[in-house]
Amino acid sequence: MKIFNTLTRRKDDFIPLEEGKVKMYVCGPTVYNFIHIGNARPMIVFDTVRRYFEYKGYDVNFVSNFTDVDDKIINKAIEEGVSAQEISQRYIAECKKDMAGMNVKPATTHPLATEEICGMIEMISDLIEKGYAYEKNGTVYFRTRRFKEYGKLSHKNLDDLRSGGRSLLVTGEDEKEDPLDFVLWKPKKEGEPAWESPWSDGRPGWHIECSVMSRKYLGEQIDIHAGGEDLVFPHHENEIAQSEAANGKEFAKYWMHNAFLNIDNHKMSKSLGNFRTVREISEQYDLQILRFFMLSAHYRSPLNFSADLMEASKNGLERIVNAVEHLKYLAGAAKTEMMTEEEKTIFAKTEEYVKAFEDAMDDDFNTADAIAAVFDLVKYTNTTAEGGRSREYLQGLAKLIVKLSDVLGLIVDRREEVLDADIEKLIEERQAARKAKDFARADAIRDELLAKGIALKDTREGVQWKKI
RNA sequence: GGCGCAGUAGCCAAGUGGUAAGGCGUGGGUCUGCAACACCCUGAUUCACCGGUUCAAAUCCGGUCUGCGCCUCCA
Repeated sequence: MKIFNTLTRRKDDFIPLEEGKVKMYVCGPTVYNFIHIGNARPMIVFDTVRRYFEYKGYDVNFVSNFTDVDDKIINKAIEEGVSAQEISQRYIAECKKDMAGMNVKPATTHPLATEEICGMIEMISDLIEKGYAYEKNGTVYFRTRRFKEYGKLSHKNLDDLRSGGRSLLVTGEDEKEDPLDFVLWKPKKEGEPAWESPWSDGRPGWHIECSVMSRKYLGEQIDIHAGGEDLVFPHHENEIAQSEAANGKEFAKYWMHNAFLNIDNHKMSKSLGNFRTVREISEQYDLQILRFFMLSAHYRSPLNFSADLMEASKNGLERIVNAVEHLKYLAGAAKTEMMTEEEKTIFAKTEEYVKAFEDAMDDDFNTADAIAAVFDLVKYTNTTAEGGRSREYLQGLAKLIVKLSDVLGLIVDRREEVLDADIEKLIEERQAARKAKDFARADAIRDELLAKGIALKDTREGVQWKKI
């Protein structure tokens, strides 16, 4: 299994710290509003990474935080005249709804920054003691120059940053020893939420949160740390500095970063007015389609969002769902139970598709190729499954498609639903009309059912229906 | 200015030295009373452009053009 590691800029073989286990941390959203579709990309991508590790038999400890104290949250709270906590709790709840809709599994632990303040104060104190941090007027800064490897993740060197980043120098308060030093603890301003600390009543800097929560729930060393590519610098670079300075050992072995989701080739931004929330999308599309769309490109490639592509994704996903439904329908009507020798031979060929799927996923989670393998399997089943096959054969194929799709978090096994008796009756009535060649009546019933959300398909083996 | 990414059919998208996967869409056909589903056929003599290396390049090297990202809160 190979993973592209931002640290080495190569695809590295995955070797877990502990046999059979994966410890991974994914930087979660700041909860000041509904999540947007850009937030959804890392959620979907890294949930898929997790699912694949689980498919391979690993025990995955997956930690993802919610940043619930931050300027944006405070501003929103002031705007609405409510507490910051009320804002963060509201949007954590909404975020969890969106995640469920996208079939993103809840993390093993979802820590909240505000519940980990003690640990942060502890780590900051430790950094001060070790000479990696200093306090000025109630603010604590990390002494960047002291951490020799600063820049190793983003492949920058301090001198480039100083000479190139003019704005960095401008924003550096006078009290910093070096413009690149960053805040670990800042004193509160009037009306802001605050916690007591040895330096001032205040709150932690953003970067320290992840270092502390990662250590608490996963340990000093973890396998994978992930997030959006914009977090490489400074967030992840700073996390490395804090954690490695405090713990004296390598923080994370593999650093994974997803590329951005754009709209019309532009980054989503408030000023362009092209923000789209997951909630808005869910009003128009099943979020499974959003998930399929996100996985149709490699996670390290920029992806462009558009309505056309959502339509194409909808049709593509439908193809897989149709195949499974048809298999289940045929299996229900199968006349024989066990696979024949011939069927066993045909079935054995599906191993090729499973292998193609795994090869794709083993190669830095190439979901686009993995989906292609699923489509190849679908094509294979569509051409080999027919009435007269054994139940075992048909169910075997259905299970296989469902299993591979599930690794991608795609639900293609629509739950069995029972029809109302009057609808059943209408279907029977239509069949009778068709037999009597009263097609006008048959079509009228079909339209009537369609209006009720039931679509019919006349197949050689009988009538199939589905809710739309 | 520094660091980095991308340019493959109408659209999306794999493919990093051996002769262009897959999906959507289009058009035609089979099946079907019709529709839907499915199946078959339909597509790049060619991978932004120009040079070079090689028996062999979409893939490696150099250059050009175009688009994008990070360096500042941001997934």
